[in-house]
Amino acid sequence: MVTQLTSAIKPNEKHIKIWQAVQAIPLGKVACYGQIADLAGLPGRARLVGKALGSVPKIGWRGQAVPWHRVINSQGKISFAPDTDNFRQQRNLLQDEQVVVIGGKIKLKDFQWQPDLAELLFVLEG
DNA sequence: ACCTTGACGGTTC
DNA sequence: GGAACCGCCAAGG
Repeated sequence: MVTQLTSAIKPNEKHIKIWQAVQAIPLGKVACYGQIADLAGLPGRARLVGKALGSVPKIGWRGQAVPWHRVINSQGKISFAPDTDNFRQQRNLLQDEQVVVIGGKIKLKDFQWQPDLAELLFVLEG
C-alpha cells in the first residue's frame, strides 16, 4: 500500500496559497520548493512548502488535484530517501508524465517549469 | 515555555 | 560538483 501523505492538520491560508501555486505546475514539468514558496508569496519559506504538501487532502483542493509530485528540491532531486515508498511513488508519478528521473535526479534545465506572464498572473490572482 | 525535527535554500569554501 | 553552515518557522514532544 502506498504511504499516506495526508495528515490531520487544519489548512490555513498559507497552505492554501501553496496548494494553488502547485496546481499551476503543468503536466510534465517540475518546480522546486523555493520557487513555489515565492509564487505563493512566501519568500524564504521553502520548508513550509514541504509541510503544506504533506497535508494535501487526497481529494485535492476546490475540485482539482494538487500535483505534489511535481515539486522537488533546488538541486533537482526528489527530497525523499531513495529507499522509501514515498520516493518510489513520486518517481513513478513523474515518469508517468514523461519526466526523466535518473538516480532520483531530474535535469532542471530540461524539466523545470518556467511560468510565462499569463501563468504568473493566474497564480497571483488565486 | 523550551527543544528538536524537518518533502528547504543561498552562500561560501 | 559537493559539503558544511546558517537562516527559516510550524508542529509535536
